[in-house]
Amino acid sequence: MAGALDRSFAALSDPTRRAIVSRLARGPARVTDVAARFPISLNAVSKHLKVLERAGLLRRRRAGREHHLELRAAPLREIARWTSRYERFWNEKLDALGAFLEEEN
Amino acid sequence: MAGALDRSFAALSDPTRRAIVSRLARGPARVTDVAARFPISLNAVSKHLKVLERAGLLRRRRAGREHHLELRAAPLREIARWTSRYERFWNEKLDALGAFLEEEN
DNA sequence: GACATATTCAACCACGTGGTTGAATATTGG
DNA sequence: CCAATATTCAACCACGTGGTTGAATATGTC
Repeated sequence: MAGALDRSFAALSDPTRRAIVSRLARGPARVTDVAARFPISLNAVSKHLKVLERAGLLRRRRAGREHHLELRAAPLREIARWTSRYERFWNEKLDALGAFLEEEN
Repeated sequence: MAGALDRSFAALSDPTRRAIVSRLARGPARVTDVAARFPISLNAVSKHLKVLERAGLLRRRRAGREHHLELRAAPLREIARWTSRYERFWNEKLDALGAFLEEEN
């Protein structure tokens, strides 16, 4: 249960991979389509896709020689859920003292 | 603007660091206090704290020989905001079969 | 069969990380 | 002053990453 979060957070820590997620949110694409947007090699993009795939953030459907990629958002939901546990801490209402006093979990 | 998200996501990709965040949500602590919960060396914890600090996830107040650490949740808010851009993908848009199968795991 | 296209595999490099151990630096307290 | 405590710094190791280039593997097209 920890490993999945590990991989999701790590996958999203790279701006290229977040841009790939953003691209796939607009609809499925092939590897080459995704790669066209970035100034790095196709191979580098292929590696990024593998990282995203291992984190469960995209699914790959092979159709002949093309790989069709689509976003899988479930890991994002888990990240949102983990993060939301600390929502009350970012309502700006806490500096050190407030946080200490309001604590209860 | 990208770098901050990079560092936040990367910092949270390690289970020990997420546990440290969880610990600090209960109130400020010293380095030794934090380290006591983990089976790794104090030095390893010190490194984790440095990563969290660089990501802006904690603030350090030196009080004599002790460093008092407190959670800073603002980066979590930015992660939540980024992630929420894809909320619709984990509610409706997922293809029926795959979504159903992956929902409950 | 021959050629072009789509994608991965393999090897390499530089760098950061997550861990260790051992030493250094501050600060506190007798 | 001396000893203990709190923390970091330094060097090392193994490993993954983010990039490259070059070759291999499939598949589509003529």
